Amino acid sequence: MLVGRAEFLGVLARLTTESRLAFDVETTGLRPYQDSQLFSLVVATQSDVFYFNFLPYEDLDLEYVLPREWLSEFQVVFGNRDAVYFAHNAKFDLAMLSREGIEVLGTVHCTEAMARLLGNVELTYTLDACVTRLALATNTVISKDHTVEWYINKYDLWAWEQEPGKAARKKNKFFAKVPVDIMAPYARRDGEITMRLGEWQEDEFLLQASTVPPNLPSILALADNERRLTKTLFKMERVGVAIDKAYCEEAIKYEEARAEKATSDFKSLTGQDLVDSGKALKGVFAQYGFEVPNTEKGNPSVTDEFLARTPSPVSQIVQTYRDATKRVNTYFRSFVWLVGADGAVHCNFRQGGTATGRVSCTNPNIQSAPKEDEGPFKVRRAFIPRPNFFFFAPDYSAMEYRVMLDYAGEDALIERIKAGMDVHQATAELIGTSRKQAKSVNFACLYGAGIEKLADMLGTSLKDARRIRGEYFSKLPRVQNFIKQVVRTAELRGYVYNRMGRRCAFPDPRFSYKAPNYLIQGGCADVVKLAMNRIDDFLINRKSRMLLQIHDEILFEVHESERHICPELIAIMEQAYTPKSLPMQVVGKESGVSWGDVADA
DNA sequence: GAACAACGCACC
DNA sequence: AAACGGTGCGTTGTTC
Repeated sequence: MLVGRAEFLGVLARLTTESRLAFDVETTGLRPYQDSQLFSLVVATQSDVFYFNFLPYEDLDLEYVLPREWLSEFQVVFGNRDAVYFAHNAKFDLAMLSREGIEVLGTVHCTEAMARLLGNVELTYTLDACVTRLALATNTVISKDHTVEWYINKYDLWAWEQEPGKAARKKNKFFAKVPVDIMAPYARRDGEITMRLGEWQEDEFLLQASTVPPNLPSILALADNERRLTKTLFKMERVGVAIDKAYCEEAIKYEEARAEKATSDFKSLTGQDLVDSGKALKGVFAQYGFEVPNTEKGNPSVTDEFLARTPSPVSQIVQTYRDATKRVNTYFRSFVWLVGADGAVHCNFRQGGTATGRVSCTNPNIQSAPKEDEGPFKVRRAFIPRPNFFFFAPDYSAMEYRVMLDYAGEDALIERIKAGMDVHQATAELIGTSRKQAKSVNFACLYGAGIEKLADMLGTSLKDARRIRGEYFSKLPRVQNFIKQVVRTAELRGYVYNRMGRRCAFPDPRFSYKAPNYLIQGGCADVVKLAMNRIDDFLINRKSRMLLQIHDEILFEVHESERHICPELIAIMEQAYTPKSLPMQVVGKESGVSWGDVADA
């Protein structure tokens, strides 16, 4: 059941001979860059599962409490460059191992990320859900063990965690308090099913590859890229981005004061407490003679759009309150809360986070950090380069529009853009509208908007929207054709492939209108992922490093002595895309002060 | 009291 | 059958 001290080295020697291993760590918490610590490790082979315990349980024979110093011995197990290592949400395990000085040198196969690549239509990609689907698909009996969750609930081995200044609490589960005779079989099962899941996924990729039409890129290259990306993202997360804590504290004070002033202004004006909900605000606006519209589900809806056009004395107050509380709760206070002992935040870039192939970001979600915000405390100024480094932030110009035109092969427009013209300006001149209107129609195409939404975006009547869209499609017939063909293929076949070979499934024909967007958004995501892997290679033995990815932008910390690599980074990003005729254009910005200060170099 | 739904809003 | 794609996160209100 548990690996004892006597057999420890023998088991490790056995593990080093394996070409495929699954692993999983059990930890005191879920914050690898703050206080969480590994207390056990499961390693599974095709035939065996080994549980290594480092926690001194009261009634456990010391033979089965391995000394923590022995953790370093695991480097030989994870040091095989030819082996494949399966783990579910692997970046978490990599981070916990890294804390102990263990580096996985072989191929990391994150079964969560790879599950997303194999199929994008599931609601959840937890280990539990993935294994349940495996059982169904292969008609075998295999499932996750839920005993530990059950035990934690039964014996209340958890506590609420209240983040200062916030309304909501979070549950902290104490896995280290679960008895070892409950923990070990549970963890062993996780190791076993991760192994089965990983091997099954490898088979599934081969199967999918055999069904790909010969003129399209194989899914296998994309799968390799995703596997590689797990390590690229992990290294990026581990570096983290430094936070100016004192600045955040100042910002919190400032925004709290703004929110408080809004609250008291509201009270003195209306005589009521400010409760920011549609239900509560409906009555207040009624007092001033304004009717609040309803949402689709029939509930009162007080949006910023409503507040901006409603000349009541409380409109501005609610806007200020919302802006201030959002900035302080979602951003500044989160940054301070999540900052590690190294003074940096280490985001979690979820590799299997989206249906299209993009990565998403949590804890904190820097991909939603305000960009054009006003006032004395800009959010992105909280992110600062470390001493002797400066920020370099290259981004792809109008990436999705360019890819859409390249996909469609809209040559007349492509020639103008190649000559240096702005994408939306070129569109505007072609269809005879303002740049702003052209941009809206481009947007609408990209997202599959209907005519009503387009009219909304353009601020015109349905009739005018129809006319403008008609003009757009008559001047850009290949874009229209591209959209039609992709939707049609998705409807008839149930799936489409993007240019990198990613398969996007649309089992419900009602949603086939999304297919062109998936190809473009997901295709762009795959380009950026490829670029990131190439950059990760390029940066080996250099001091500069990647810090963040914001879909079409990458934030680097470049060492002062390596300023010359900036053009090379841009070149790698541009060349990650193989155009039919319109190449990508990457523009670099930089700052030695903060992310909020990056500007054209 | 806890879980969940709904809403609003930050980004690409 | 329905027509704005993809996220994460905060609060409020409802439900069990």
